[in-house]
Amino acid sequence: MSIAIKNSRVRIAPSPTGFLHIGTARTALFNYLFAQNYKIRGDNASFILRIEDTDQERSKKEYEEDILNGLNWLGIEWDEGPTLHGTEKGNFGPYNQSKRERKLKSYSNYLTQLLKNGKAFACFCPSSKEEIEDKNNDKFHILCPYKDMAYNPDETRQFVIRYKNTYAEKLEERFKKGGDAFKTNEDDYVTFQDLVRNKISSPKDILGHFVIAKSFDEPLYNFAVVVDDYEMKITHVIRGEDHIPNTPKQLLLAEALGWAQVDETGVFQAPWTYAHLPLILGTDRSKLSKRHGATSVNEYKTLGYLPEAMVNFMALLGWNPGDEQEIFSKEELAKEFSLEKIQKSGAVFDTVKLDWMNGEYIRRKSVEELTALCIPFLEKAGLIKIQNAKIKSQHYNPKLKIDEYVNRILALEQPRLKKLSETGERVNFFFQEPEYDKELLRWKNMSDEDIKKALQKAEKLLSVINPPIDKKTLEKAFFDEIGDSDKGKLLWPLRAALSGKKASPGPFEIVEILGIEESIKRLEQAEQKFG
RNA sequence: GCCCCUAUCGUCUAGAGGCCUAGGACACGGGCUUUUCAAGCCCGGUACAUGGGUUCGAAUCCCGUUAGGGGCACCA
Repeated sequence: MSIAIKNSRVRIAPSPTGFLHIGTARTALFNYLFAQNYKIRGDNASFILRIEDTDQERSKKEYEEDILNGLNWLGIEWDEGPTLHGTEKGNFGPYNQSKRERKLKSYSNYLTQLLKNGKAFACFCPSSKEEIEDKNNDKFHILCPYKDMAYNPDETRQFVIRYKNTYAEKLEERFKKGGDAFKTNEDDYVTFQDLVRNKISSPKDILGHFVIAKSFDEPLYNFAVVVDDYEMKITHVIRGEDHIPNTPKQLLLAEALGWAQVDETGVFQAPWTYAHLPLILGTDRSKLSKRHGATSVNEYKTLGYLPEAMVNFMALLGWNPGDEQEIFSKEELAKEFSLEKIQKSGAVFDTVKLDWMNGEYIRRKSVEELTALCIPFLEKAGLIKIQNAKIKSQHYNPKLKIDEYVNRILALEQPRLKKLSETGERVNFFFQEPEYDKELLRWKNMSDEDIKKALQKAEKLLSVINPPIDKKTLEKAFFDEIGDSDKGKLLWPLRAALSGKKASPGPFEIVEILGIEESIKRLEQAEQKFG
């Protein structure tokens, strides 16, 4: 299938004022998948990472690094932007807004142009911080008395630069006559086409004379975005729907700069097309935030989620290919991706389903891969140590090398694991003597005497078993002894004595890994609990 | 308060006027397997917000209502 647009360029523009957020990662993923999909279909598409660090006070280098590392961990690769090594790639740099003004004078040049053309004005409103934070005070800005003052380069007083919204003046008139400064009844709308929601309209007047820069070299978000998207030749702006209210402002600025115009049907045409993604919601259906729990990609990594599961799960939040497949590789997602299949309403981030999906991915790993993934978590749990790339730990079975020992433990737990962080808790009894209350050994209503006898019987059976020590041999020996009676009477105390847990893999699998000697030792220790 | 967006099982969703007495997945309940916990297999319950149109026919199209969400910074 061929496509009309060539050299499609999309971008993700996070601000480094916090760790990589799940919402940002999902937006990045959709942009990435969009570009990958176009590449597959023959377009020379690019996915750009741009760092919006115009707010020098809140932006931090460590956050920028976290964003880069997080995207890298997820496997969301960008074609242009800052790199992990502190350099840049791509021909449209710099990719940090802070550097763009310094090197290119991007923003001050266009600011001057707007001022000259009378599309913007320097505003000397003596607003205090309190006044600015008071929403009602904004009518003061709509009615800014300084809007007709010419900009004077010698002016030393502080000023900000505002977009001159001629429609706002209609509001002024109404306000002067005693109306509400925010009540609009004009039918001048800015209307744009959205690839997800079709047409979106919003009145022009209520926007007022909004601020576009704090000074010539301190551009503000709405202005900086428009300039950057234009200079970077962005063709599709794919972002969260929380940006819908910003879009009219950006379109008005693009129009003032001569980059956008209204077509004969009244729709704004910019060099790029918009697609606003539904939001990711918390369980109470409000925008996902800290109070809902983990929101940064890094936290999910620490909890032991696999990047493949995260990508698969995030992709299905607000998008779906229309069939009944649930598990998708990154490549399959890229192949199937299309903006038309994006949902319009928000999607709750349901960690229960994420856990299931993560388990699916864990089960698909080879034992070697799983071991490699789990080692850091075993180390963190204090069960093993890594020295010179070799595993060191307490190890109970002299017949197995340590690597084999660990591999077999993880192979045993593989179907049970949902998160890698659970590994330590699940397998600790393979690395240290279990601690438990003697009541754990009781199956149904067995007496102390019954339990002791069961433990002794198990011990006896183990001590006379002939190699090979494997599940099959053990099963035969025990089942021959048990016959038709209740298996739990012998097997529950055995399993509990070996694992010290009320839930664990079966006793034969444990013996197989733990070895006969250690198993017998644990049975003896269990017997001692009964004197 | 004002502007904007949205509306199918608890959750993610399929559904582009008849194939829908609404399909799948997670979760939940039950069963098989089973010494426990998983995994696996089988079965089950639960949804088109509401009122009006349009149409021979509406989950699907239009309007209102209601509900939810987002946004209203010299943050992004």
